[in-house]
Amino acid sequence: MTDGPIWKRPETFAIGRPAERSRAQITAAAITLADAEGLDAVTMRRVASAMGTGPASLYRYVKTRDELLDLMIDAVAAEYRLTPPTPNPRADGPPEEGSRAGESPEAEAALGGSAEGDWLGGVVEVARQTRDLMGRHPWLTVAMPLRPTVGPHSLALLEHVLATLAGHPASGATKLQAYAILNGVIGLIARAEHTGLGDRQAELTGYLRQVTREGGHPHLAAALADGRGPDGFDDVVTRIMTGLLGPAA
Amino acid sequence: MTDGPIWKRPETFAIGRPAERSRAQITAAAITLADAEGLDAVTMRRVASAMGTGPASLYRYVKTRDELLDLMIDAVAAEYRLTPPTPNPRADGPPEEGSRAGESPEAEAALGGSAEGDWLGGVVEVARQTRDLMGRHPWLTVAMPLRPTVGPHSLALLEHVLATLAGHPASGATKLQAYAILNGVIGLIARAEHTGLGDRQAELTGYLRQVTREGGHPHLAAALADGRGPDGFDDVVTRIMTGLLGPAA
DNA sequence: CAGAGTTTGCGAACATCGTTCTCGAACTAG
DNA sequence: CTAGTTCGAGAACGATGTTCGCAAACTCTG
Repeated sequence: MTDGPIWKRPETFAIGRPAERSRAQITAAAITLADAEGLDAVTMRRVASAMGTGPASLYRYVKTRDELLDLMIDAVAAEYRLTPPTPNPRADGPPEEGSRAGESPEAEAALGGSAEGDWLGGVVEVARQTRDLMGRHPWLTVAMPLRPTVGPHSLALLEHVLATLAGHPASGATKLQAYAILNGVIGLIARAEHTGLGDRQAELTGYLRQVTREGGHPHLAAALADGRGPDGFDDVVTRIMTGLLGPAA
Repeated sequence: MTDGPIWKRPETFAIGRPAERSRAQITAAAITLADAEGLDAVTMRRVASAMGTGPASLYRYVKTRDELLDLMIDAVAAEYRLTPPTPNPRADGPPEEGSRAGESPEAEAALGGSAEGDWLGGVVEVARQTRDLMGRHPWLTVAMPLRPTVGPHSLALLEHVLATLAGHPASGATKLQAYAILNGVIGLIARAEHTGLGDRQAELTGYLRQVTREGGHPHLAAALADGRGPDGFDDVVTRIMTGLLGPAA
């Protein structure tokens, strides 16, 4: 029935008619389409015709359109440039797989100091790359939030982040949670940056302006009239992560 | 051409044939459908047939399906129970609309103290209600992230939150940003809670288990083997908000 | 070389979807 | 009553994701 996720499904077979295309080719075509015309343009028919075939052919490589989106997300995740995290006095190398990790460190993980391996700096660097990636592939902000990303490149990235956080005393679940939240927030910020002055943005701000003029929302009016801008990207990332992984509030 | 957002479009006309249905009825039918069978079940045809008519009739009340989703989101936003925020030594009532708001307070907004109006407590209360709302209407976690919510009930909620934050020295843009991020994070957490043991969750964790057994992801394996659970909802909300609106890091 | 077994290619078709067209019906204003 | 306007809704259009079925291409076995 269900032969599991696409990641543990063999792409080629030793016998039978050899495939004329590959997952990578289809994925690349879909990414090109999405980069140029948005995620809605990634139609089975359009991807197929971009490769010179009919829609049905794609289903030999992918079981569903959602799987194609998974492939796309993981393919662009290969663009990360991950430098090994700064080694760390204790808890540096991979912990022995069987034993409980991080038994003792308590006073570890102060704010954003320079000691304890500088996990914050490593996370901020990854966050910047994520934002840049979403700038190159705006459809990511639409495709990612509804989909758990567990492809090989995504897992390599996750492993890198966890390595960066290796010296941190928080629980594994907390770290995974913090990373998921961080990615969600970056998606929010990136999408907000991209929709600047879109066709729908203008009439929306105009409507908001009208609402505030009618009264009844004084605090909203004051917030919109405030000349001071929002916090910068690095600030937001830093505050999110120190909030989530900093000392108990 | 474009007659603006649905919120400033008259629902009824003084002349012409009177409408047999109302936006509220259609919205209610759509919400019932979404609560029972998910957002994908909210089809123009199914909503229409739930009201005993054809699909074309809905377009007298709504210009597009997305507008119907906007109506749905704002309709359930009416379920919030907003108690007026605790008054506050200074910066209590609505600021005079023309003047710059919050000129002087500097040392305000410490961590989660009891003074300065307890903005954190108010925000946590709203966050709890949002989570409960998403529990009652799981489709919200899918419908909200890709859609700016500016209906009347959503704006009332936003006004309430900004009133709660009235005494806080941060800029209006920062407060709006923090609220948007908070909602996004709540959506993430709620969706994670809902997808517990879905049809797709089992095979995904199984796949992850296999990956960790293969080696190559020692930190991920350690994180998954960590018996300690993630932070609770109130903790996450508190940490997010104190991180975003607390003193500079 | 011949057949069996297996996989791929893909035209055709199906079920749905959102949306538009169109025109008769129902109502108000003058 | 007439003119003007809005509503109802059947029919249809175009597009979508996906499935079916069969011919073609290949490996393996003998």
